[in-house]
Amino acid sequence: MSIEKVTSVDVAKRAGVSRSAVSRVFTPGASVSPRMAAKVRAAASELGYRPNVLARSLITGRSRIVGLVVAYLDNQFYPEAIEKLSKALQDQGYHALMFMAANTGKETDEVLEDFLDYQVDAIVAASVSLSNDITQRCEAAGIPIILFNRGQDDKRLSSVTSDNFAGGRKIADFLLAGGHEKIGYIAGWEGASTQRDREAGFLAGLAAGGASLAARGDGGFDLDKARHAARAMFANPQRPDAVFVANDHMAFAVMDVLRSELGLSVPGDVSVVGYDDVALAAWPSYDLTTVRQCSDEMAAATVAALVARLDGPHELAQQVLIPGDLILRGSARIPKGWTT
Amino acid sequence: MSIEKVTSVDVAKRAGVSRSAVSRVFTPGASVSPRMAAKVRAAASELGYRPNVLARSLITGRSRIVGLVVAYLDNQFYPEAIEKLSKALQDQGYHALMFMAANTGKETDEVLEDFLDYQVDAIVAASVSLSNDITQRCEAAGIPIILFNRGQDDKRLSSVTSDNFAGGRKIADFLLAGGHEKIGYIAGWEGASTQRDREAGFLAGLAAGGASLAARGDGGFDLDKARHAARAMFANPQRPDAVFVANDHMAFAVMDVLRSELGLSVPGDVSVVGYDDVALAAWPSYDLTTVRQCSDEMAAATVAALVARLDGPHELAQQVLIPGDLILRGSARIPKGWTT
DNA sequence: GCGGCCTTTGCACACGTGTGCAAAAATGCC
DNA sequence: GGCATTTTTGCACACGTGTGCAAAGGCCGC
Repeated sequence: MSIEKVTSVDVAKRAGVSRSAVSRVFTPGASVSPRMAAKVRAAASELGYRPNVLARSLITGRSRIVGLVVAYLDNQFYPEAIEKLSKALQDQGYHALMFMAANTGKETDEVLEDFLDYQVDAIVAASVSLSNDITQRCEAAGIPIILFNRGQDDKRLSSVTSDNFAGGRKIADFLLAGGHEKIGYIAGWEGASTQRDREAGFLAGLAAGGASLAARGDGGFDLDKARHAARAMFANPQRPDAVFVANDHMAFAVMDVLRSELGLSVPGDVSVVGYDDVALAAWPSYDLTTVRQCSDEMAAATVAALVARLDGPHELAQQVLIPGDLILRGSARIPKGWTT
Repeated sequence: MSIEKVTSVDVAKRAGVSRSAVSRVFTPGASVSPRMAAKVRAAASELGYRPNVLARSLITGRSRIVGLVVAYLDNQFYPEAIEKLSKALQDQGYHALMFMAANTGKETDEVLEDFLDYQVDAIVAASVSLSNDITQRCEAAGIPIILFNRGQDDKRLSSVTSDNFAGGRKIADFLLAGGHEKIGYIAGWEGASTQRDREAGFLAGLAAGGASLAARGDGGFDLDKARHAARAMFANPQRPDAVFVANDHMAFAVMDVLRSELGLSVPGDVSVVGYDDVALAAWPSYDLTTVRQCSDEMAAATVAALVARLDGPHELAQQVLIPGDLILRGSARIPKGWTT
């Protein structure tokens, strides 16, 4: 049980040089002669030395730790997203300190303060809204915040989202072209920009086609609420013949209600369209028509924005929109001659 | 853009005391008079002071950071698990530094070394196998490793799994009681203890009932391989009338192949049983009979084992088995009069 | 060989904190 | 009040590292 920490002092002794030399060898871009570097690296690997990142961060002021706040992990989109995000961060030499936002005892704000204690270089908030208080504290501490899959009115915050307005609009165009006459919408959580933008785009598209919404339910990005909304919307005989559900996660639940509880056929009786294109949407049991939200590109853009802010602190906050295609599958009637 | 770091020195000055006093106030169990504590806390909150965890860890030797390695994030069980794990860690004052193991450019070992650089107090490896080399390095550095949902022969490693042998056995008993005559098995990745134990228990149960395996396919915990295995197993007329798939994730893919591609009815033609009881298993589209792997209890046990190792370093490594019930649903014929 | 220049090296300080030790203060007892 | 005992406080060192500064070393041309 002998715990042996090998430090730069040990390496320096072994190599017969000063400790600063060791430090410089492990600092990219520092001035070291090739001979010295070789000597030090040899000694280091013999001893199994690796620099202590925490001690380094104390003096450089950069921890290379990024706080990652995430919620809705039951929605398949987010596991996918954090996987991409954490890989992209690793490629840039950062590591992700995780925090689950939803349903926890502690308040979100409180744990974000924990992040500050860990001296994170930046915070990525995936689909979670931040209080103005914490936003300002981060601003003051020089810690950039990047919103992932969520926008915010405050233009000082960077954000990366898909083009939700355009996506909603595409769906409206598609459903109208399919000849649907009574079109419903099951909304996500009203506090989310994704919900608002998707609905706004959808309504704009309907209006442009001379139509309007026949029914609206509130699903709150929650499975149970989505099921209730679906029952309320489709139980009566004048039910819609198409419905756009604000994300795939809820759309699956809605399809289950339609088919298993109400005995309706999809898309025979009702066309269903979702948003996200999670893996499950492509499986034959659901085969869901949906707008793709490309998690790769979103993750890449997020990390790029983050690195830009960190490398050039005077970089402005930016709002990035990633376009997404409508993916045609079997859950919604396809208009004749429809091309992407 | 004025970045203002407030340190214990500032608080000390403001409160008119020494810096050590400030430190003691924020160190639970230290000797401080109530009057001093009040004074310091007042000054601290006026200035918005919070201790720098990284600096603290430098001197205490504990970072309160736990490395969390995870793979198979497309299998719904793991998002669930890391959610529970990270919450349980937070409740104990730890935070999780994440690393995705699968499909990354860097080798797993290499990134585990990154973890060591961050001075993690412990490592939780969820369904990922570690090289002996890295295991020994961690052992030498006094960093306990806890395997989550994976066992290992090396009894110096702690592990938390469900009782996979018992679970496999339960499934065999259940299928035999249901009167199935040709029973197949689609295996997970052969390198995983979960795969081996589930199959061993399953085979033991069949043998105890005087039966044996009619067919075996290799799914490798991978969707595509599972689909191939299902096609191979069920394409010919003497197909099995029941199949145990080594986890839910693959079982869904198998059901899709059976129903959508081969036009078979579940459970009319084939009974399907999975393992894990992820959320999707309860949805009506799959309604999958399965053995529950209680992620709450597993996470709690993992964190408990971790804390035990850290608080009492001479604590032995322990192998924890969490029991799991068979959850009866519609994907498999239920024997008459069957009770849990 | 010598002076000028550029590169390399070591010294010493800094980062923000915890903690053993001894001095100081407070408390208890007669 | 005086002394013994306990509690509280401050000093100073330690943790492991990066980096400015000045000294030392190497190179080149005359």
